[in-house]
Formats: sequence, structure tokens, C-alpha cells
Amino acid sequence: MNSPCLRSDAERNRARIIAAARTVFARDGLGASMASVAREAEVGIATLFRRFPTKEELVAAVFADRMDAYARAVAVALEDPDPWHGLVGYIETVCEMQAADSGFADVLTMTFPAAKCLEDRRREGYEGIVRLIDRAKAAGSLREDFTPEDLVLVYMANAGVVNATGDAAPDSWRRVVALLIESFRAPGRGPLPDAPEPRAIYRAMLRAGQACRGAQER
Amino acid sequence: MNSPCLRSDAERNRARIIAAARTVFARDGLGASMASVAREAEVGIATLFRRFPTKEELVAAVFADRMDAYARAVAVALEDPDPWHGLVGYIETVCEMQAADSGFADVLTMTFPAAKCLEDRRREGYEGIVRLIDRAKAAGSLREDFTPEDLVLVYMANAGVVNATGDAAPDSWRRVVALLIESFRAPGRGPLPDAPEPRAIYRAMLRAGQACRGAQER
DNA sequence: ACCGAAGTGGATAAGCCTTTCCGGTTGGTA
DNA sequence: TACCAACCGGAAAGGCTTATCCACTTCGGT
Repeated sequence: MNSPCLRSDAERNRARIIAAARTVFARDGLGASMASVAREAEVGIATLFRRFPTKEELVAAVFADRMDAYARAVAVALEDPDPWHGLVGYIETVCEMQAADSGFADVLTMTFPAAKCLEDRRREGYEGIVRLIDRAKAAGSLREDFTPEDLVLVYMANAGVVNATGDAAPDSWRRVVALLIESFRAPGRGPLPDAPEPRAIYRAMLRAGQACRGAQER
Repeated sequence: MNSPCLRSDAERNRARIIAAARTVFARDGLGASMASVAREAEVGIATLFRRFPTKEELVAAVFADRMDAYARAVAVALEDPDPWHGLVGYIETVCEMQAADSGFADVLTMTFPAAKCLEDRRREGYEGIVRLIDRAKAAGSLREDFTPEDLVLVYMANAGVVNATGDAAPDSWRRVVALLIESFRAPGRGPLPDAPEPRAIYRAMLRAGQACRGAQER
């Protein structure tokens, strides 16, 4: 993955940049400017762009491991002997990741055009979710009308809460997520409005990403 | 409210601007540029800024009646003989307003620095909410640990869903809101994480507004 | 019909943003 | 030590944004 033949100073700067970007994106979200990342890394702006020719590539490099963790979280949840406990833990884990890292929340809900590799991880996570949900339904813990798209909606809702409350009320998301989880438990108390179609949700996220590209980039 | 002595053409342009801004802000949120509003109104950019010296003033003028409707919705809900039915209707009304108008969602969750008069309406709404909640609790329909801040969190969550799904899955919000409402019903199924303090939520929203003034939004 | 105040719109300022260019500096090999 | 490709950082290009300036036009009272 890493370029094999970087000069030692270049390799050091590359690491500084990644670390700085991790800090800045976590704090300010993907809306943070490249200049602010360079400043945090104590590196010239050109150095940053030589190593990562576009902001998108920097984002991909920074969030590769976060998206790995995201994909792994499903596997962990699937190993839980209690399907309901596994599902709840999974939701809380992902939402906590969103709360702890604004940039990750942006990547997950595609507020920013995501690179291919991150995209793959997200789909991987989605496929795990499907199994997680089936398992919980089979155990009778999860309401029958629950769909994988509902989980995506939870991420979007949580992103809204995390964004709006910031670090002035940093644990607010836990309450909203807890309320939502309560409502997922079988049996449902009544019929729900239709779930969005998977295609529609995916298209919506794509569109948001593109719109953002148009607005922020060039 | 309106300036009393505007020349007829100026008055006409003012109306065109307001109408255009309503359309554009509803579609694109408050992140839409002043230039795009001027274009939609078929008016020069200078004309727009002469009538509304800052974007904030335009927003205030455009959303005055939406915020009136928002404040009125509480009154309507309080007149409902069934407290629970009134509360649910209120939540659905406000969330539908968010879904129908991105700009309104931004104003409500203060993604944008709000003008004084809109601010007043929002506080007015908040005070009504408090009574609405007390009434529903007294009737035994609403869980005892529910707080007014929970309703604010609902708006934030809903804004996240509406923002992310856009018009590719325009009814997704109904499902999330329905799930949340289910979880509000008394008795709660278990203890919840602490609600955020009113002050904290308010400060969080203010901070978000200031940050947005500095940055861009959407 | 005239005339001044009021109104108009395009050019422009000033400030962000991402990305590129270029002259000076340095790592590491011979 | 001496060399040069690789690397560096700041300046600048070109794109957005909000907001202002100024030469020209139009309304509306006389």
C-alpha cells in the first residue's frame, strides 16, 4: 500500500501528515481545509499535495483503518452468542465511532465523495449487517419489519445529532440511540411507514457525495 | 414589518427575491449562495444585497412565517383533547416541515446563525413543548424520563436523515420518527442514558451556528 | 414633459477553498 | 567530499463565497 521507495524525510513527513489529518478531521470533520492539516503537521502545503494529490486520497489514507474497524465490528457482533446483544453492541460501537470522529461520520454517511477502497469496506459492512439482522430476527429479539436500511437511517440520524451537539453535549447521541434501539425490539408496538428501498438509500448517499464534491471542490 | 415607502418596482423585486429565496433555500438549504437566489429571482446581485444587507437578514425575512407556523403548531397540539395524540401530531408536523424545507431544518437546528426574531420563535416553541410534555406525562401516555431536550434531539436526528436522504428517498424520515415516537410511549422499557442539560444543548446549537458563519455549510 | 431621488445590475473587492509551480535545500550514495 | 535526484515550502492560480461600488435607468410627483 505504501510507496516502497520514499526518502527518509519524506516518509517522516508522510507520517506527520497522516497523524495531523487524523486529529484535524476527527475534530472538524471532512470540511476541514487542507491548509489546516498542513499547519497541524507543520509541513508546507505543497508537501501535503505532493504526497496526496487530492483531498480524497488523503481521506482514503486516513480512514482506511477506521473503515477496517467498521467492517471488523460486524464480524465481532456476529460472534456474540446472543444475537440481540450482538446487534445492540454493534450499533453502539458504530455510533460511538461516529461521535468520536466527525470525519468518520462524514465518510460513513458519504457527506464527502469516498474513495473506492473505503466504499468497499462500507459495502462489506452492509453485507454483514444483513446477516446480523437475520440472526436477530430468527432469535425473535428483533422486530420482523426491521430492514438493513433502518440501520443506515440510524447512522444518518446519529450523524445529525453528533454534528449539531458537537462537544457541548457530547453524550446526547447515546440517548437517541438508546431510544431507537428500544423501538427495534420485538415485537413492534405497531405498523411502521415503509422502509426506504436499498437502491434509493444508496443513490441518496451517492448524490449527497456528488453534491458535496461540486460545492467544496473546484 | 415591511418598509412603508418602497417604490413600486422595488417592492415588486423584494417580493420576487423572497419567493426565489423560499424556493432555493427549501431545495438546497441555507448553504445556497446569494448569487443563486438572485439568479432565481432574475434580479441583479446588488439589488438583493440592497434590500437584504446580509444573508442573515434574508434568511430572517424568508423564514419568519415558517417559524410562526412552528410556534403555532404547539398551540394547535395543546388544544388536542388527547395529550398523546397532540404530542405525536406535533412531532410529525415539525419533522414534516423539516423534510419539506431544508432551509427550515437548518434554521431549526441552528446550522446557520439565526436572527433575533427567529430565535424568539424558537424559544416560544420550546416553552410550549414543555407544557405539551408535562400534559402527556400527566395523562400517563409519555414515559416519565422524557425531557424537552429529547425533542430537540429528535429535530437534530431528523435533520440528519433528511439531509442525507434528500429527495432520493424522501419519506425515510417518517420511519425513523415513527420508531422514535414508539420509544417515547409510557412506560419506557428500561433506563436511558442521561438527557443533555438544556444549557448544553443551547450552547451546542449556538456554537454550531457560529462555526457555520466562519465556514461555509453544506 | 421634466427632474431628482430611488432603484438597478455588472464589475469588483476581500476572503475562503483546492491545487499547481518553481527556486532553494537536503538525503544518501560514490 | 561532491553530486543530483528527490524533497521542501511559500507564492500564486483559479474556483467558490459574501458583500460593496458606481455608472446608468426608471419611477412618480410637479
